[in-house]
Amino acid sequence: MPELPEVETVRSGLHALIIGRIITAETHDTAKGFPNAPDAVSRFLIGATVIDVRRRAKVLLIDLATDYTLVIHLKMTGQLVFRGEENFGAGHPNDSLIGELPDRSTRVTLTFADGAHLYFNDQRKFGWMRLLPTMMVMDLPFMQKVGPEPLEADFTAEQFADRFTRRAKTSIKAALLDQSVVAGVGNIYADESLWGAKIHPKRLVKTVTPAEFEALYTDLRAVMNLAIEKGGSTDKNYVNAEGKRGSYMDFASVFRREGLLCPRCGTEIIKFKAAGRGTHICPQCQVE
DNA sequence: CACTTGACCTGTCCGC
DNA sequence: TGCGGACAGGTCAAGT
Repeated sequence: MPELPEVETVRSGLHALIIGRIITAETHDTAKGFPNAPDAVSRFLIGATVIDVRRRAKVLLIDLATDYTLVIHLKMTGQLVFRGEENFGAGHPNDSLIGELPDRSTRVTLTFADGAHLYFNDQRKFGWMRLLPTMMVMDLPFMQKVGPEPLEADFTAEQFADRFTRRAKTSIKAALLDQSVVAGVGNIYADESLWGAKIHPKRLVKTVTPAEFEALYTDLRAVMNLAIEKGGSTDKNYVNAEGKRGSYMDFASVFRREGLLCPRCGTEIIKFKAAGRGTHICPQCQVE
């Protein structure tokens, strides 16, 4: 669901759509965690101008001119959808997944001075939104422990492999999903990159060779960059800032393709549980 | 500290 | 047809 490429797609979409807009109103249901400080909302959110939209790992950061930041985690089913004034009160004609907003999964609505809206939808209510002083964002426990961004230009294969040494006795898939090892990897891109590197997800980290780590580093970056290019993966819920689907699933090699054939060797793809997650492999290419 | 499991939620799908 | 249960998966708390 929303992993690094999906959150990055939302970030870039919002960056183009909401910078410079002024927030004039906020409504919300009883969604836990927002607003975490009602007085801060009235003083630092209402009337604030959006000055930047950033991402760290799977967390979105909407910076305001008041030196406060909206910190947002979409978790599994969160959506952030912008609607310009021209769409107010009407379904978006290009949406394939959502219609008129707000709908029954809308948790927070931000209104801008020009009549546009930003909707935070979350069917399963795992996601959250908080308003924090910008200076305090990096003090959050998650930000303190989260690992490096895998797509940064100066992030090397050697640094990548070194991050795993702490998790020597767990499976490579569990370690990949651990946000303190590397930021932003979730179930989809864990499976896709392990297939690319021909590594079985249940292999213990300590058995993975340097050459395999190098391949995993290369393939993880490749699948994530391709996914960003394709606007992310839409399995069920994910949409970008305009409410539209991503198309990476059309290019997936193994994820959600059990029963279909491995695009590399033609063997039937299988699914099982690993690291507590549905896991997809080619049993010919990826040997335990 | 490393590691695993369950909890948090709701909508969907499958078998009876 | 209705209904119970499994499943979906990001992160954190609590367990070993």
